[in-house]
Amino acid sequence: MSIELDPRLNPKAIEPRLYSRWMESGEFTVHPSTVLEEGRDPFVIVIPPPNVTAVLHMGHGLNNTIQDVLIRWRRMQGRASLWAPGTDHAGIATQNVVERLIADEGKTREDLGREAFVARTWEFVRETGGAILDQLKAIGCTCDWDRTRFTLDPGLSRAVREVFVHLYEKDLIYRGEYIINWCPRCLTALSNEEAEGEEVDGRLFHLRYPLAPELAEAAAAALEAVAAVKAEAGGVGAPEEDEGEGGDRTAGGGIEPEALGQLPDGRWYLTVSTTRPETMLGDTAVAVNPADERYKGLVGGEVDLPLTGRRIPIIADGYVDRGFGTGMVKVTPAHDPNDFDMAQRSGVPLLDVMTPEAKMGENAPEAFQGMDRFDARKAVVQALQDQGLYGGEDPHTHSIPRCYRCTTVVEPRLSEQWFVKMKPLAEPALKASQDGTVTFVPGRWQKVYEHWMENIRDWCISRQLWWGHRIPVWYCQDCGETIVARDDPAACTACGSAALEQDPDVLDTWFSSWLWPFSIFGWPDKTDDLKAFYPGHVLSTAPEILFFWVARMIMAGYEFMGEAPFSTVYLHATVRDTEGRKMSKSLGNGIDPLEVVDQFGADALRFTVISGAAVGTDIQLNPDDLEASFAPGRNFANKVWNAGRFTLMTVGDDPIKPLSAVKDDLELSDRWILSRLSATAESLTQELEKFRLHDVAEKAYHFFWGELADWYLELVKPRLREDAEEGSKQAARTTLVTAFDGILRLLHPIIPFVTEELWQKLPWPEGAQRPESLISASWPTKDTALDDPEAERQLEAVQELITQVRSLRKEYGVPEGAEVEVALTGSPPSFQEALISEDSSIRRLARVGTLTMDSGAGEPVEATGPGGRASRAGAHGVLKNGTELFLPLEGVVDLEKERERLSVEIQRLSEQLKGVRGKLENEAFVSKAPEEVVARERQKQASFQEQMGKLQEKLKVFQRP
RNA sequence: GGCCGCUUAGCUCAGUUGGCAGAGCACAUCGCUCACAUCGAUGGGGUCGCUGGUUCGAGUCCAGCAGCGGCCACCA
Repeated sequence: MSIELDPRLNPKAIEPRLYSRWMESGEFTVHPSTVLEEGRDPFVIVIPPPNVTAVLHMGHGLNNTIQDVLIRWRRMQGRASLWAPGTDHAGIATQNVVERLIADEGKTREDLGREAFVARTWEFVRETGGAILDQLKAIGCTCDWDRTRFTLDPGLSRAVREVFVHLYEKDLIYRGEYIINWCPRCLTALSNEEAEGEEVDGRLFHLRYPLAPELAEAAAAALEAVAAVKAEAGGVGAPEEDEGEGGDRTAGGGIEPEALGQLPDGRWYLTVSTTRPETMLGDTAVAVNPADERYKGLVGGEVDLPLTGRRIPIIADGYVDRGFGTGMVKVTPAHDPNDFDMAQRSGVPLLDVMTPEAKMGENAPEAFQGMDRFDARKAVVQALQDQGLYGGEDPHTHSIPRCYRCTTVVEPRLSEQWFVKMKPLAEPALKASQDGTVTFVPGRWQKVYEHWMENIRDWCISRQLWWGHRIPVWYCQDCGETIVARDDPAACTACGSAALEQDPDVLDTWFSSWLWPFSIFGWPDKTDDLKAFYPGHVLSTAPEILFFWVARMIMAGYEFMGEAPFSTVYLHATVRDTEGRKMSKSLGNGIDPLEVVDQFGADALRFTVISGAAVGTDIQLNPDDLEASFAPGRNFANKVWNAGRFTLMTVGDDPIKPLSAVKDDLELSDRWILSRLSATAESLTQELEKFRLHDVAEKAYHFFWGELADWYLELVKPRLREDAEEGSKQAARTTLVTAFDGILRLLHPIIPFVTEELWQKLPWPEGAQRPESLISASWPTKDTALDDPEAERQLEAVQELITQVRSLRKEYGVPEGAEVEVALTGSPPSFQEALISEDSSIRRLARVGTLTMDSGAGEPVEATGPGGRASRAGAHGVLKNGTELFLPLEGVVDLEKERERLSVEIQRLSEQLKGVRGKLENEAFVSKAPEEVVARERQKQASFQEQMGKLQEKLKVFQRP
């Protein structure tokens, strides 16, 4: 025997070598002709392109393992399985990184200027970008690397332009001045999705605005109306209120704002509430609900806006909620989207009082100019307090939006931006979900997706950044014409002037990634790649980017390709730490997948994440204890390795016979494991089709460890020895190799390295040339010729018998080395067959000296006959198939010693029992101790009593004469 | 405020059409027998969140409640 393998799997020794071999084989590469000419069925996944500057984290580790499992599985099935890789230019994120870099040199991007900054960013991306794709290789990902794309590649940029112009010409892209989300740190507009809400315990401030003197009478009337409404509400509620409590409820501990009142100088004021007092400097109206009887008389009047010297009108607008606060609201159209809408309806002016950096700007009163918005907040409150116009504050929980890239609090800001009209695009994408053209795994995401689609809002696509796709719009400096063009225009289309300025903005990063499933295949050209690989099949990603990316890809797919880009959206688990917190760089609770590969191997990483994440649940890993987190995966890979080591060493180099040649020599255990293999192949295939990867891992694990390694290998050992009978030996060799080959293939998508390494070394049937060079060449399928339910039943009973005997031995203190006698009665004929055929295995694995059974016709056998059993000490049990077993203990176990041991145990237990009983009989304890404690004691008592019963039964066995 | 999910062993979770409560880890006892101590054998451990209903039978179906988590919307 020439086969030498380490007793432990050493991933470092095999993984890089195997990956190189796969690369050389070219099996990741898929040419469109395989589909278009050879007619192979394509299977396509496009990778969610990671940020070009990203570093691999566990989320990538999980998601890319999932994709690789699917890709490898389909490749084994013979599909033209294409996984298209690439990276995203990640506008804000990458620009931030480079800005930080040049900040270290003491420069800003303005110092460099646009052109130099972009050049610098390109340089950075070319040098260090895309490293993450190499990291994916370390975990075994089999992308078609020749197809690696970048969202700023010329081809993809052409697609972006085409799309922009196409949508503009269809009137689906427009430019307009609206309230958008603005990041004062990144200095750019953001889409709604990029402003992430965060719940905070904030404060609601009440501000008093003096009314114009001519409103004094109306104000007095309004105050009465307010009081009347309040009294009515109180009058209805009062009789039902419990005594004492009713009074404090409304204010929630805070100050109840006075809707109206009079200042010491006699002027009337009204009260409005806000979480952001600094914005009052930009108020241009106060609004009430038109149906609000209380304030009818005030509408049309004016208030003096404090601190500004401006007078602003009181308007009526249906948006105002009569029940919230005083029912009067300040209107700041330039800094609040709802206020903006009200201003549009009523025609009150817009007043932007902030700078892009969210400092108070030139439209703010001089005293506040240059102040940061949060300082201004304090200053405004202070100033109002000084003037007696501060109405107090209440605690108030609300959510504030933050920039998804830098977490700065986003400022709603009036700004001219480019938008995509989404409603028409959403229609087919919504229908696709409703009619099942696109399905979600887990299914509950369908509703989330549809809800978003149904309430879709226009998409702000312009960004005030330098890194990204320039907006393909030019403005003529002479005639003011706007030119939207696929190719850079040389002259104005209207006046012929060459004085054109391109729009300075770039497009949202997602404006290029939403085209990814077809732009990477050469669209807008009609390429073979597109014909062969569009639409794809599965899109696997994190739920966080369902709206950012997945939903928009589906919309773009319909608009530009006429069909959805994939049929299944797999939203994978979130990777969390042991406290359930999402792993993130900022929390410092992440795990570096490369470190895991280094310590435990890629197979261990892959198996751990796949088996750890059942569909719909999150995966928990401990960043402080990688051993605890990844040992299951490592141990399993090692187990596979060692079972392979055994197989290779015992089967040896000699060729094996084909299964057909040993058919007649197959024994029960052979037929059993082959039948189990066939069933496992079928079951795993079904689970994969349903994307239940966790179950695939678990079932494969169970078959391999619990059936093949624990049982078949043990059963087959003697038959593989030199001196074994030839027919049996050859049948065993063939079966072992067949079963091992099968399970290696089934496991290969999940743990590709160790399976490939072992598979390469497996002997092949004599006469047959090894037809395949890599394990990936075929996927095992159910083989009905191997199905053998009878063998499964029989061998399961054998397993049960062996387990029973082992258990009884242990329970009754039979020494490890001692052989026991086992007598069976009432076994069904088929089981007797099994017993005869596996007789030696049973003796060996359960240390049985003599195994006797009745003839099957009820004829009594020596030790088990009615007389025999009654007269001898022994243990007995029953199998599921009705067979009774009797295990005489006389002469095997020191009965006297066991009796003593049991007596001591019984003694100890009865002491404990006495203690519990004493407690429970103590009335003071029962009546005064907490209920749970008493319940626990009762439970203890029951459990002790049960144990006592068992022990006493056991003792009886030893007390037999 | 709306929608969704979760609650099963000490921990992480399975439990797919209702039919004897499972796995891995951890724990305990024994064992380094020539594939593997990253292993093997055996064992202990559960009022399936609470309440009620449907049913011969409920972890599973229905209603309500509680706790935790997520997404969306933002009544300033």
